Amino acid sequence: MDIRVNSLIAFPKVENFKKEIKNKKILNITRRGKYILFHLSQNKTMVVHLRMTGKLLIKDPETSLDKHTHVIFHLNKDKELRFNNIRKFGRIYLVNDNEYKNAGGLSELGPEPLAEDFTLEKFKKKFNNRTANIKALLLNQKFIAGLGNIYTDEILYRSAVDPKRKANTLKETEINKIYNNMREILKLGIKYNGTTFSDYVNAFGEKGRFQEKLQVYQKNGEKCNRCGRKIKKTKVAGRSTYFCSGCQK
DNA sequence: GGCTTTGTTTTATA
DNA sequence: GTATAAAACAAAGC
Repeated sequence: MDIRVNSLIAFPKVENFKKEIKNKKILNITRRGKYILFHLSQNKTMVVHLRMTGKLLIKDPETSLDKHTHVIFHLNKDKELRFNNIRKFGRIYLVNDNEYKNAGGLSELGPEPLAEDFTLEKFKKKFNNRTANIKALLLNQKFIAGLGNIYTDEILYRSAVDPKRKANTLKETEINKIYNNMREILKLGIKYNGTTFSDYVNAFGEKGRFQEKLQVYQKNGEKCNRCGRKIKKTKVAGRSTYFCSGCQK
């Protein structure tokens, strides 16, 4: 493999990473929250977090290198797996199977929102006495895994809930809506291959189309489809937040 | 060259 | 120890 930017290798040290991953076979690939897990032979797992602007691309070796390609894995069948990352925020870890302590926050993630056994009842229980605003909670990976800024804004818009609402003031009907919309919107996002504003593409270079379905994210100044008032942009939980003050209460 | 961007980690405080 | 909020950090693009 070629490591052109050392800072993307988070664990272990670059030289050990290179040694340990050599000649390993990719058995299968799974996901937990925003972490991608490459299950390798000899009880190793390579964990990848793309953070912002990270991409994993399958390329032919003769394809010219992008200036933001920072790590290259040489696969068999004459293919390369390239880690491309404009902002260099992504991280790659190589750990023993099921020993995720050295892989960032992976070992502390909350439940998977789309898991079959993650019922409405379980979701409701998590709200007990939580006083943080609902946007901060949904973004908190320890509370629930996998939601980022775009999807959180869309979930709260569809649920007609103000992002600044304290979690312990939400009515049961509102939590129901958040639960249903969370699952609905994540499924839609997957169906439409994600959201491409500027640079996101999948492993084969294809853009997503979910941006066509967004109701509030980056739509400040535009009319709300539900009540007609203008979508506003503000900051909640330290993140840019788009919402309709007319119908999100 | 300061501001924006998001996801995570760190720090401070209660 | 836990919950929360704010700040810090990553670095390129405009």
